[in-house]
Amino acid sequence: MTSGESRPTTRADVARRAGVSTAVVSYVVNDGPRPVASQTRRRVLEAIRELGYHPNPSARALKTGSTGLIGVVVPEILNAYFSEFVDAIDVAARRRASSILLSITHEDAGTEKEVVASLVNRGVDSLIFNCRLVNTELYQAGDPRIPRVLLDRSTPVGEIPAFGADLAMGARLATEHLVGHGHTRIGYVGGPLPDDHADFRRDAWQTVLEERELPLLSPAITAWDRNGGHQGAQELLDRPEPPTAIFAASDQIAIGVMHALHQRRLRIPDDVAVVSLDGTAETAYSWPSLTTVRQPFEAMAEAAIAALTGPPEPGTRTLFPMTLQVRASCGCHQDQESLE
Amino acid sequence: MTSGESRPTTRADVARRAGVSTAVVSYVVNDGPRPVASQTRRRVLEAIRELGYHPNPSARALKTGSTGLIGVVVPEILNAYFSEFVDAIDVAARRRASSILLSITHEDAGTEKEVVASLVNRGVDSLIFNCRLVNTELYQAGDPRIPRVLLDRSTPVGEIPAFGADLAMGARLATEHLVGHGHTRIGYVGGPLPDDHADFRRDAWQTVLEERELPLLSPAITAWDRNGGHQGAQELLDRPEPPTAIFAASDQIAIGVMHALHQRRLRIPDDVAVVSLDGTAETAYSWPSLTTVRQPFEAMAEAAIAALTGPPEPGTRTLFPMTLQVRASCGCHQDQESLE
DNA sequence: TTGAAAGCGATACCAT
DNA sequence: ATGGTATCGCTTTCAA
Repeated sequence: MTSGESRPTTRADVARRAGVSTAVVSYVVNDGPRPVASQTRRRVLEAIRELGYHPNPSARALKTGSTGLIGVVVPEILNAYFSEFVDAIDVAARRRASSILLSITHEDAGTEKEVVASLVNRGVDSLIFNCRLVNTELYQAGDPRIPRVLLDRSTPVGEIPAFGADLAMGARLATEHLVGHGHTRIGYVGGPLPDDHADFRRDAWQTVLEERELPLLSPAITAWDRNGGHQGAQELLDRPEPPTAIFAASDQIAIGVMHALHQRRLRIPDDVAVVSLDGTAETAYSWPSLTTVRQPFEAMAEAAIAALTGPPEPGTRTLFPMTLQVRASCGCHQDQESLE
Repeated sequence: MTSGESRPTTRADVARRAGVSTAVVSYVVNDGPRPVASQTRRRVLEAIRELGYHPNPSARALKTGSTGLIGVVVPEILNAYFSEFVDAIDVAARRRASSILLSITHEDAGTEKEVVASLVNRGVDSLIFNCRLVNTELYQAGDPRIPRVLLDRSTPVGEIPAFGADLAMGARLATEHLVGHGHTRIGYVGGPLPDDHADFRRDAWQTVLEERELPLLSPAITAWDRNGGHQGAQELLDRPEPPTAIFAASDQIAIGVMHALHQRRLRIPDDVAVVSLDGTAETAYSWPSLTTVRQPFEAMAEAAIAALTGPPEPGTRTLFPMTLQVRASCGCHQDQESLE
């Protein structure tokens, strides 16, 4: 109001206006570290309001050495699975007065390198890798003092602690649930994993079948998306002895699987039952609504962020239990009015 | 390697190591504004590498007066509709070497206030409001010099330019497509809008029915989510003369509508056809795949960001054309193998 | 082509 | 309780 449109207001303007020193302005703004007479404080506050003063965040960050920024790297955001994590991270971050600097790699090596570098160059206080990096050196990018964690991973990369869902447990829950429904031919549709990574989902599915002495159908490995699920189901159904139940390794895959089933006029769950892993929101409104094993997104994000601020725990692995969410696609009940 | 673990490396360390002044280091790092002898440059570059030097972004931002941060405010990220925008914004921002500071309001007044303030206090260069703020004063938060735009809005708020899809056009395309299929009883399911906002979607739907002299069914206004669509469809179907086609005002609503239809064992599109608005990715794999009118997310985000960096155009409104994406739910064809 | 040095805006110690 | 001031790391003008 009072000031012109030229130069941003600084604390010096405020100090002059309130007739105090810049130090006092700082004490008022930050509520310390020295006390200020309530009368003086009032004057300063008023000057701040009148001048429309906003502390310069860069100057503050330079002085304090902390930006309050958390870099978050995800492969994609159009996949509801990662949206769930981002949402949970956002909540946990806000609770700590931090903001999230979001980066999407699009699973492209070039983009990946670019965004990680940019995060570091923007001075993030910490990093959350909610992704699998193609160039593994990038996990260590920037100042080694920047704390970092892996989210949605069960194996640490070097010193970087990992926070992941207990996928083996989840896959077991899903498969056993299908067994409980009396199925004997239970297929698996999932995406590929790097050679050096154990596939907990597939292994657990296989283990359950072996324990129950059920036929071990060769798994359909396609891609980690809806289309992958679609392809995978086709492959399974084209076999001489198709499965009567399918365990889909992710919700997106399950959506694709069900689409393929519908196209062939197969009834779900009567002809083929489906259970998936992840527990994203969209599964409640698929047709039929999907029985899925849910990851505790909130708890995982919270723990990851807590680890970032707490004392470092190099190379740690934290596994989170998964919970079966029973709906209609497994055959437990008809799709009812009440969802969720 | 050489240095201890104590203090971050600064340009002074690099200068000392390379036997040059700090100015030269700066010239090398920024490729200007003064030329540097290639030999000297090499020495500096080497010192940088050896010391593992990273310029302090806060200091740089303080000096240059720009953080390279774009604040993005969305109501929620679990809704694929907003993920589409965030994804498009991310691409456009990276093209300009900017990073996005993501904030989610959860449509809560308190959170909304908190996140907008935090964005401003973090020194964003510009703001994208991809949301409707409860507290409209917040649109003006912070330094008035921070450029800002409205994305997904067709009406400017004060000086803030708006970039939105031509919803009237979209709704018209959808409704007329249903009319083209021979439907005469076409219902509408949508969410509520603030009293002072025109509902372009509903108005256009109504206009088309009037033009064709078709019966005007009372619209079902519920909530802007899957459950809202579910409820809305129930309401429509419970009437003495239910519609044979439904225009859903958003993809999420359409998903809910179709779920309700399935529950009543109504065939889509044979018994009731459905067309929706938005064109998010999940519609391709719903059952049946959804015919929808798509917003050009990429173009909208690109234009919004361009407006942020270009000369200000106060109070401008930019409307983007929508395109019909024909799939199976309207009755055009059976759900085929090939999905978009 | 290179160096010295004056800020950018805020913090907080050391005086008073 | 308050004021003066060195400092954070970098950019860039001005001089050499």
